[in-house]
Amino acid sequence: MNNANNALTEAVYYILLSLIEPKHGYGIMQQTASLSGGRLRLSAGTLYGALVSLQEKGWIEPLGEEGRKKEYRLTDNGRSVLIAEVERLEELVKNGKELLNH
Amino acid sequence: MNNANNALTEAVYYILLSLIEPKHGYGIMQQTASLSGGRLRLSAGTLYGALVSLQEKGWIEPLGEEGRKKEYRLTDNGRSVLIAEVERLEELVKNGKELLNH
DNA sequence: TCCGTTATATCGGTTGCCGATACAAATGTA
DNA sequence: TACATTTGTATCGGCAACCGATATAACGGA
Repeated sequence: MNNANNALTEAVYYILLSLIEPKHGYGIMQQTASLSGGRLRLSAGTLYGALVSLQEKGWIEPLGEEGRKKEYRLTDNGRSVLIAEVERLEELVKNGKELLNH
Repeated sequence: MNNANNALTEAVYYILLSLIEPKHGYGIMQQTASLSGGRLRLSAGTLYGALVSLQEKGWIEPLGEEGRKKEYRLTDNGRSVLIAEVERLEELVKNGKELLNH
């Protein structure tokens, strides 16, 4: 337990964003690369490890399997976390712009 | 070396922002708590560990000591990193807002 | 005098990302 | 048909970073 560090990692942030629309693991990789303009490419280790831990936290849930594909989607809980994260990021941007333009 | 993960941690981000104006370690703690509305309180372990690694990266530099206080300031290199980070954060916010409001 | 704040520093534990590796089905191409 | 690439999921070891706890000590106010 720490003081208040609710910060999501960039990987987790994009995984959660991707799962607003149900999607399977490989689809998350593709959407993340696309959303970030090719900048962020999730490694398999990051992605599949995160899918396990995010289920344990109750932020995403499995939807079933279609052939080889395992689909997941964001839970209501996960959506709340995402909304809070966007607010945190907006705080960072606001502070950054203020201090950089002295 | 990884694909393109230039993401700063929240702690490092606020430390760099604080050092736009020269400041000593404890002053960074105070400004960070203030800027984040009390949300983020850097632990001593995080702060002093980061001050060492940020010097090694050349993003901050020591200015000298005033009694017990050791002052640091952002380098030009550190400033560039900060500017890039604000741009990255803006991308995250933009994507988050777009996808959350489907 | 005593206590809270200021101030710097180290240590061990935990978490999380990464690259590498593995395996295999599906698709595209020569 | 044969081969290469893409799609798809999964595990492992290593490394970096944050955290809380702990240590030490000067300073200021009640």
